[in-house]
Amino acid sequence: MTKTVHIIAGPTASGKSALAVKRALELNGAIINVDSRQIYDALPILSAQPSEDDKKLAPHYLYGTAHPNETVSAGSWREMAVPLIEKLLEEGTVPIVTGGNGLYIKTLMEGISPIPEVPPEIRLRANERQKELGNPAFHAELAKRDPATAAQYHPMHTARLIHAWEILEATGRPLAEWQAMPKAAPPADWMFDITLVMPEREKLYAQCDARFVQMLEAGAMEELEAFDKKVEGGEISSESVTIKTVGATALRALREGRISKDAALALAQTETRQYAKRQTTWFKNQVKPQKNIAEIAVLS
RNA sequence: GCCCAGGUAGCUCAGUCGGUAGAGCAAGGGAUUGAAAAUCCCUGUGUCGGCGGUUCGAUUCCGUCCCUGGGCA
Repeated sequence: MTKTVHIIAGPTASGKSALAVKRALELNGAIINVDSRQIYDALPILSAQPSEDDKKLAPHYLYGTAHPNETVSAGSWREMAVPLIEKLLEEGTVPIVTGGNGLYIKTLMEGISPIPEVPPEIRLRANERQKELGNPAFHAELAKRDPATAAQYHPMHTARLIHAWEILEATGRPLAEWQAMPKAAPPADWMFDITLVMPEREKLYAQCDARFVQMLEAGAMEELEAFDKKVEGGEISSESVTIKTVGATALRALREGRISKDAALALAQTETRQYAKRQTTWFKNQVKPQKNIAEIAVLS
């Protein structure tokens, strides 16, 4: 007997969350987050985490559950999500995986090679080395030690180069070798039912713009200021990925008086739209029919 | 009204000692096997304010008009 796992995906501000709540009520379902920022216990307003009201309507999982000093990755998210989905299926609750992280969703549906986590010290060293050398030279250095992986990446691709470097350093084996290892696939009896919420561009952008205004009204400025104080005080690590959240740069510039309120709003809205566009590109091109996908529905 | 400085890509500007022009940002397209709300790649024809003149040829020189900013009255 197959078990259906619902996925509701799409760009930011597309209306995924509302649809997920609606479906959860209809199907006796529970919502599982697939977003790399909403999973942290930080910046609930700026990261658009579900409201308390929504959380009362249906069970929500993996929202605000990770400490900002942790690093959740595609692999570690999968390790949380798979057992959770199994448990929900067993108790007869319909799992509805909802969010905008295409890579995490891919990892859930296709599995991922068993690459070890990188110790923070090594990651730090990788970052330092990259800064020291600058990209082309950093790429050249990697190419000497790990030609196969270096060949996969553009010499300017900072994030990928650092990852290849740190994996080599941490494990003594090239990243390409790890990636060639068999993927930890999802349970064979799972079938995915995918709904892509993809509003047409103009509408999506209008929603992005409107939502940032709402975030400000809801207290995003104050929220970020309190958050940044924790970073200054050392309570939250300055390496935390939550520091990089769409809109934060603009709001910090506003707080420090470097730009006007109008300029900050415009900047934050632009960042939001650009993020939404990247997500749209992913879902448009990366989500393709495969054996464990029952359906791909596209809503506008 | 007079005097300056400008009017060049959606925006901010560069440039052409006369041979029809380019950066950043924005925008569009794309990548995506573990920090992914990250990171990165590709894409630049626009009456060079209008109209005349000089010239083989003007966005570039000259005249004039319009617009914007500043100064003087």
